[in-house]
Amino acid sequence: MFTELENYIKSVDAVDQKTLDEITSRFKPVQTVRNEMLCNIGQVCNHFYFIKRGCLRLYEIDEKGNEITGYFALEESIISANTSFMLQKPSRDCLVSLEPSELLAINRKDFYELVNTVPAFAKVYHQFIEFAFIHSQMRIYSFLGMEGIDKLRWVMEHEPKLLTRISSKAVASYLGMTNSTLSKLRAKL
Amino acid sequence: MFTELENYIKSVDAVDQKTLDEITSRFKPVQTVRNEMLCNIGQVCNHFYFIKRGCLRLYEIDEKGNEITGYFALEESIISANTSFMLQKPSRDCLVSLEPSELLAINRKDFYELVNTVPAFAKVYHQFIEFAFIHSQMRIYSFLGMEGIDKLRWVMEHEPKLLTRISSKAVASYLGMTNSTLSKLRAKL
DNA sequence: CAAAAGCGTTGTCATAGGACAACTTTCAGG
DNA sequence: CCTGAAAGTTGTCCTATGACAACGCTTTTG
Repeated sequence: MFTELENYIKSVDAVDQKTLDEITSRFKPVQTVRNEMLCNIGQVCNHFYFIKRGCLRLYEIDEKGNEITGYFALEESIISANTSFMLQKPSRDCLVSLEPSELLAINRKDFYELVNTVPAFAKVYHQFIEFAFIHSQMRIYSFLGMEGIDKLRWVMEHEPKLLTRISSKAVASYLGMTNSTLSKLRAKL
Repeated sequence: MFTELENYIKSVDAVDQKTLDEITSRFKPVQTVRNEMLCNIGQVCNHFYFIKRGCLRLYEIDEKGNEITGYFALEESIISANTSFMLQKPSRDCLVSLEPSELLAINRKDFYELVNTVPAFAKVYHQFIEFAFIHSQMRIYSFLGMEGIDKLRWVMEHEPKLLTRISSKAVASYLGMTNSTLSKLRAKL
């Protein structure tokens, strides 16, 4: 049940089984279908998710109705509608599962209790957010200046899984271009 | 000497004077001139800075030689070449002071000692990085889809200080456009 | 104070990529 | 195994913006 989550935690910090149990006991299994909405725009996000199997996507819809992907998360990682979860404000993002997924969910109260009482879990969260920040900065650096073709090459090099696993439309919204442009660029390669 | 830093810490968490002293005693004053380099590309960044007065800029140079600004920091905030500081790898970023500035610097060893032993300081760091992440995501959402004129309006609304305080050239590199384009857009408003 | 370097503005020109539309392919769900 | 909706492809057209260059203004420095 919790093997993957336990391994994930152990990869961040050395912990004994008692601590692991204390952490995992707060998580509840959740099964999703394709395109299931875990947090909708306007809701306050109250859960953090660990992905055992499947794939989630966080995205926003701008004033023109275009979708912009914040990020994707695949198995062995954690995700939530972070801004809403952290600030406890109505979310501007949607969090959906792109595939039928097996998740482990922890609610916000339990989450912060663990952060404040279990150093290993604090470390997990701390590392998650450091990584998320570094990744965001990397995307800003990579995508603000680059032309489309170079963005595509960049993803092929740095996050190749996205191209095999995720719909072109969603990838295009991650790269900041339309799906027709992405399609033409793919043809060019 | 440490009034501004103490106020900054107190704004995050209630702390007694003893704790404040413990924190501030690790910081050393640093004076910079205009365009002084605090961390160059290729160096491992070993300091975090609190800005008492002045303004710092973190930027990268892409393969075409164009500058891309990661972010700016004004007074009453903290900054470093984060990715390098966190991962202890040679920096891809430059950290420079745009104006003559009064800073307080803490080295990496002291920084992490404080993070690990003084909960209030851990909270300061934690909040910094949450905010930095949220800000980065906001920029991705705002800048990936938008046209130039809307990016300009966005900064005018959300970070107006940048436009009065910082050179057009640097602002353009923050918005992901050339300075001539920014100049033309300004004329259009 | 003079010279030089850098910055901002404005113009012209070329092009990447968005908007839209028509068509084909895929695949989820019955 | 069908079928309809969604996703992907490709074409045309048009506009936003990059590249480059010329010029004037400001700031720095010797």
